Amino acid sequence: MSPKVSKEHMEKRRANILEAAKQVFIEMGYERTTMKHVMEAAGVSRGGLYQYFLNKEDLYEAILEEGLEKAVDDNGLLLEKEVDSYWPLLMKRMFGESMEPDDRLDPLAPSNLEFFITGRHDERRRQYGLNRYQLGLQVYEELIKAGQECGEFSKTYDSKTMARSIVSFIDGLALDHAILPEEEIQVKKQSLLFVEYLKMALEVERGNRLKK
Amino acid sequence: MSPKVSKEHMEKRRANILEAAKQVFIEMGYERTTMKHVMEAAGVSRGGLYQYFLNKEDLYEAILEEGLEKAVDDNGLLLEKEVDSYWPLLMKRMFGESMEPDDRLDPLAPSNLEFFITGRHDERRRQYGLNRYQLGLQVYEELIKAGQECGEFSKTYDSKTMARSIVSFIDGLALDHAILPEEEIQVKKQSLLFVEYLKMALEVERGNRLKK
DNA sequence: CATTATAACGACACTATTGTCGTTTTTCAA
DNA sequence: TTGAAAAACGACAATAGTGTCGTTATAATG
Repeated sequence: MSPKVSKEHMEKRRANILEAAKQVFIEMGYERTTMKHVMEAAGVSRGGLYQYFLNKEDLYEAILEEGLEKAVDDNGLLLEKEVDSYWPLLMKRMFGESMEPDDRLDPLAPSNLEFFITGRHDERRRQYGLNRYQLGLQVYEELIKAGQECGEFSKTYDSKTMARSIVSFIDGLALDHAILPEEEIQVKKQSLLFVEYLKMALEVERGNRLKK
Repeated sequence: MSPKVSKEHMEKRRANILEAAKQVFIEMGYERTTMKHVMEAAGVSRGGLYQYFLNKEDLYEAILEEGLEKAVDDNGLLLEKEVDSYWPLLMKRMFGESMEPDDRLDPLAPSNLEFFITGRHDERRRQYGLNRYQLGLQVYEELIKAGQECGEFSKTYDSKTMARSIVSFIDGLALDHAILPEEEIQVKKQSLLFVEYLKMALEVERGNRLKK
């Protein structure tokens, strides 16, 4: 009648498999990873995997689902805040808490790449990637639109074009850095250059002056 | 003693298989394509494929090899030319013969993406992609360096950073357009914005004025 | 501590795909 | 036209990977 194995134990193990499987999928790609790989990484038996997931595809989908939920939370958090200046918020979205270009990249970028790759030959996975992508885009667009509304940013370029330019830039940087890692400093250099460009396109200096 | 099948016939058939296989690999990705797919696309029997290629990997490598040779030729062609102004040449490299942003992209970009994807989990294929990438980078770097030497471009940013920024931008645009195609016009808009950015970073207007 | 539901296990059957190989067909030179 | 060399073929064995299923081990409850 009553459960003989605690719910906590099940959830913990499921999460454990999910995390291990995620690493394997990232490492090897969907097609190449076998359930044997996942099994070894998670430290369970082959049969055990099927206790928690219907099959390989179901396991993969669970990973995507989890990632999407996290992305929604992250983005929601940023948009909630009420601010008087959008430039710092934009910088924060692009470069993280430090709010200025360093050798790290927007965490959304590698994930965009990942989903683009895995989704390239599979409609369902492509759809997940698209959702995430649009989610990221939306945050930038709203930030810029808000900045333009209050007069902080120039309206020379529409918010959609600016948002896509930013995401394009970040994704391109992540892609090229993945292809040719070389020195970390290169990422920072290119980012600094891009910030100059953003300031120009949004006329941030002028905008800030106007506000004062 | 003498060959009973003409060399031309063999070469033609080999090229035929190569072209068909290339399409299949692009369409399906390396892991998913089977020799059966290739066989059907090329219109030969399974056994026939092994007359020309040792195995699937060998077939794939032959396609890469061919692509690399073509890329070397294309880039070599551009660098050979003697010019008095590097800006038009830079535009030409970025946007093709039209020399100004339209909805088309540098043909190198999709190929960069392709090799990044296929090479992501395979060292040998990754190396091919890297070679191509560096080849593209080299052309931009030499163009900008030459332009800087003759005073047409500003030396504010080093040629390497500028070259990588350009390739980053193009690849990012290609990637994002691949993820979210939407209207073609968006590509043009973002490209125009990027050209403004390039003019700023290279101080092209000023440079041109100085030359006159 | 005993009971029992169920999680964990690993052998098994099934499927898909690869590369080989003996046979047939084609092609070209004499 | 004919003969031989080699290309084209497709059945075959080998391999790899999936998901199922009956059995065993384990953990919560009374």
